Amino acid sequence: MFLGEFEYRLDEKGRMPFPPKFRPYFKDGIIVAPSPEKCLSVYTIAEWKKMADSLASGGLSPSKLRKINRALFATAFHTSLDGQGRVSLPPKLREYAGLGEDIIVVGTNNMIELWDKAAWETEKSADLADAWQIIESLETH
Amino acid sequence: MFLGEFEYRLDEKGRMPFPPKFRPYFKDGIIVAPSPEKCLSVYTIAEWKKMADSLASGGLSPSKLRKINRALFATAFHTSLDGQGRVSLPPKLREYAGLGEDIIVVGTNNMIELWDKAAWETEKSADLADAWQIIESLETH
DNA sequence: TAGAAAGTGGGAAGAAGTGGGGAATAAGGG
DNA sequence: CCCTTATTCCCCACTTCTTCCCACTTTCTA
Repeated sequence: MFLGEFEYRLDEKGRMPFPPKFRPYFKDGIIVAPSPEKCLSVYTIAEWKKMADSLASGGLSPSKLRKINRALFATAFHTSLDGQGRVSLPPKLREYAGLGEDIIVVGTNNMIELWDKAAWETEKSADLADAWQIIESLETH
Repeated sequence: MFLGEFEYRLDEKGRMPFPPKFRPYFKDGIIVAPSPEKCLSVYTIAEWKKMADSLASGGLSPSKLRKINRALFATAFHTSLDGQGRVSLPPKLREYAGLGEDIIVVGTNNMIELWDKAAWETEKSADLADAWQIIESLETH
């Protein structure tokens, strides 16, 4: 279970330190994929496979499955942490999420998200407001 | 499990580098076949056989099976990577997929696809939008 | 305060992309 | 049937880029 919020900087080679607490879970690899919210999602191998399996057995038509596979697997990237516990992010993914020099690493339960710092600040306050509203509405039942 | 998106260029002899990460899986050959989506599908020998078997035992009528076999096996192409890890694509297959100088190699889980760069850009954005919508609907169940 | 752990940066070795040349094979015409 | 021409395949070489490794500095903790 990943939680917390960490701030790091990309060096000029596109490398970023990874939170030490999270590193043991990525011993056998790390999968980085774009998220609908203009940030990057980071999965452990196990979590990724779980998601892929649930899609493959979702009863979708072959053409839809091909589309999903393309969208999901093509844009994802499989790599590993280096000896210093850093991950190097491919340019395409960095562009997609608009990552500048300052990165926020966010634990979101079963996965991790990478945000550009500025984008995260606005997203976070919006999400907090929404979240409390949703929780509020749940409690009134 | 193939994932990632790689850009290469065809040289004037019709050869294209193959992503280093994928090469070990094609030690004993590589099968290139046209895909329904105006791109080329690349299979490992093992995956190709698996697909052929699942078709043969799919409960299809003999005449339909013959048609499918003709379409699949006649148009497919069996070759291997050269000493530099490149694959050379026959003119007919290149024409079929409209491959120009810039090629995108796309990992789609159990196989690989080859796209003309321009065609891929449009296909990708369309697929991404669809995929997130479908995933969203699956998760709410 | 000292030691360990983590962030940061740079350099070097190796891998990968790119291009070209030569030999072998296949095809076509004399 | 042979010779010429074109094409393909394999090997070699060069250059660029990535990745791995090492070292330094800072911060946190005991």
